Amino acid sequence: MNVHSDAPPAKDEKRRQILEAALELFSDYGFHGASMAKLAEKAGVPVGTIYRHFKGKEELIHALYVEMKRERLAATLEGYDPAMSLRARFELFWMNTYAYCVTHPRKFKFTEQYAFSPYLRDVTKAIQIDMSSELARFFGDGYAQGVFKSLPPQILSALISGPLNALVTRAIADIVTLDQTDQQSVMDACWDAITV
Amino acid sequence: MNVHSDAPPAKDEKRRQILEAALELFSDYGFHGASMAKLAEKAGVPVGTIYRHFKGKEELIHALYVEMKRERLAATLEGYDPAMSLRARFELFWMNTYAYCVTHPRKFKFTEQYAFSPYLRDVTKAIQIDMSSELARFFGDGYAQGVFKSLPPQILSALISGPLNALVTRAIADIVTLDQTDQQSVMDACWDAITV
Amino acid sequence: MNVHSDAPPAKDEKRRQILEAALELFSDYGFHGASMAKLAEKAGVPVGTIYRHFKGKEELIHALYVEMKRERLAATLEGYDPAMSLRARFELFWMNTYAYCVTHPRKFKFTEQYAFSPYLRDVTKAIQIDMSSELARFFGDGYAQGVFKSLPPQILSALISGPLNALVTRAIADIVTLDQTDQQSVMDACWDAITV
Amino acid sequence: MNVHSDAPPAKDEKRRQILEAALELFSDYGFHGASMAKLAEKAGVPVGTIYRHFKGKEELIHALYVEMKRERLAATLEGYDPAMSLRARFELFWMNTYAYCVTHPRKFKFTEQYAFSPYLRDVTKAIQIDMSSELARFFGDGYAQGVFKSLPPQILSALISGPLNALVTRAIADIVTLDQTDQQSVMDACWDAITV
DNA sequence: TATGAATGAGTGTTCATTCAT
DNA sequence: TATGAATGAACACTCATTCAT
Repeated sequence: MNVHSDAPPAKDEKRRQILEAALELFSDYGFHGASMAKLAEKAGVPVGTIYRHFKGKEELIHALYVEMKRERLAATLEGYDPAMSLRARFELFWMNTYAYCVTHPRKFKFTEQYAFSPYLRDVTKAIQIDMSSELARFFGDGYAQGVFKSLPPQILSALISGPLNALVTRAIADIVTLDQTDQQSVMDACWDAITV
Repeated sequence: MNVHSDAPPAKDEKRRQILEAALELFSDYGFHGASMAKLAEKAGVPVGTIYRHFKGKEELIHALYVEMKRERLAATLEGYDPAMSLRARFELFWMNTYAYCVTHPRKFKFTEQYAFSPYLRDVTKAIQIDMSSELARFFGDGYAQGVFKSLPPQILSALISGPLNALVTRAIADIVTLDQTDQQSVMDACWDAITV
Repeated sequence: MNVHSDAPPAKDEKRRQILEAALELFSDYGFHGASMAKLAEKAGVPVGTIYRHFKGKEELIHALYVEMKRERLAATLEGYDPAMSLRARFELFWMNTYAYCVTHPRKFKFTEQYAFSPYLRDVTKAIQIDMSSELARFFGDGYAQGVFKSLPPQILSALISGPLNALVTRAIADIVTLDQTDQQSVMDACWDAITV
Repeated sequence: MNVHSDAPPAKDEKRRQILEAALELFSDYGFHGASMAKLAEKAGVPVGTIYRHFKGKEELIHALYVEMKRERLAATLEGYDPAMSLRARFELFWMNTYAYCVTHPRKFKFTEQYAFSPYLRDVTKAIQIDMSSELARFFGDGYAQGVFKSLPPQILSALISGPLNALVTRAIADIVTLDQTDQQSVMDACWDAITV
């Protein structure tokens, strides 16, 4: 236990400031549009400090991506209970994710930008490799109960996240607006897509 | 006088070379990773020549995007006949598009990169604004026949293109491979998603 | 006599258009700020045509300068009569020149810009080498009548043109405004400067 | 620890090197003729370093101009004593300035080039707006003593600096050479011009 | 003769990263 | 450990001039 705990650990605090500034600048101006100098200024730290926390720009972007993925998963699982029915879990995941993305457009935009950026080699391969145990369980139960189509989980996953991401993108860009009923309908449509 | 047309007009030929080199470099290295100098070298023209055909890098990217959209639409409509049934048209569009994207991964990647790039302002708004008359007719017929869910076409469209793009991305990245049967299944799933 | 004189000689007409456009662009944007392409566009002729009239940009600038000098001299001598008194000639030259410069600020600015530009080597040497016979006569008479200080004509000339140019520059830039009385006073002051 | 001050502070030293190289290149080749690359080479610093000291080329030129103005004023006031007679002050100012300009032709040329350059907008307005307190006092005394013509100081100033600049220009270009006697004569002529 | 597309060296400026302090 | 000035390769773009038509 830290006796002087009223002084927050400077190290992690700086790292946080840097990541926050990075999210803002990268989502608004892109990876190239945000220079390390601007980043340092926005974060309120000297440039050199960034390099003490991250090996370079690329690693910083990766680290931010990992954090975003983690946070998004946590949001997706908010209120999760293993005892919930398959359908209830589906609705929870879907609604949680949609709400999270629309509420945090910068986090969503950063992640999408990352996924499609040729900034880093072989990034796309990282898209689907990790699947949380809760989601794995969800798909496993669906197959076991004979509810899901017999397609590999990556494909079922694409049938859900595909429309969801597409619609969030359009919602953020103000091309379409989905009210509560629309969200429900789209969610139902996705359910139709993955079930027999 | 040149009776034979085997000497193509130099103007369009140069433009073609530039666009081809641009597609290759942009899809492989991104908008920032591909410099005008590298582009010129790849296209086999001096830098200055690019600026005779395009006002600048941004306009070049836009022009290439417009061409890609046009070509992809043409591919989507290959074999189209207005007399086809709703379901037949759906299958034609779906299969044509999937095949085109998987066959031309660079064209697909460029288009996706463009859509999510902060390189240009308000690009995302342009994603869905144009819809060909054939597609508009497709959705119109679907509503009229009471086959489609009563959701706006932008949403139905997202329910189709969302999974399709997601799966093409994964297929190109070798995360999943869809054989003919899988493609058929996913297409069916999309149909399930949009129909009542 | 040209029977077809109703069609103006195209050659000289184009040359005129080019020089007019050049005066406008050079005085507004400087020698470097005015590209040959913009010049051609402004003059309404193809770029290549400029090179048929002038060997290059440098020669064009020189030619324009020579023309400006010629025109300014003509303006200076407007109403000149060899029979006029020394003082009358002085006043005519002074007032004519001042009025011409203030009325044609672009012509004045171009000439000054030319004089001080390092664009061309050894240009300054050309400033004073030519003196019209009327001016030479003016100085000659002044010395002969014992009215002028015994200083070389280049120095007397500088005592007149120096203040004149300085004040025109300030007048054009709206730093000072010289009404008729002020002009008279400055002219008198210059007379005081050169006379014994 | 460096006890000796023979290691000058690197920061100001670099700035000095850059300004010195800038004076040389700008006065010899003009603002456009002197590229940042050549400037860096001449100054013995990498290009990027220039941008750490000056925001850009334009600011560098401005900074150099300000320094030249300051230095020239200091030279003009060399040996100044408020108790000196009006005439003595006039002669001090005139001779100091002439000597300074002829001794430092590059500084003179740079300043003239700056004044007439279309490189920067509204520069000419800055020519005369600042007048040192010593010069203001000089004109004030002249009016008070009834020695100067009743013309605004900007006009009297032009009657002095006009010929002076014109003659320095010609002297530098070797068109005229003013020996000590000539300088005295021209100075007297200027005095005649501004006094009643 | 008249044209304007083609040329490529050269421009001012930026930026991720390093390293002396 | 912490800093931020220094670095110089790389960038998008311009332009006077040429020359094939």
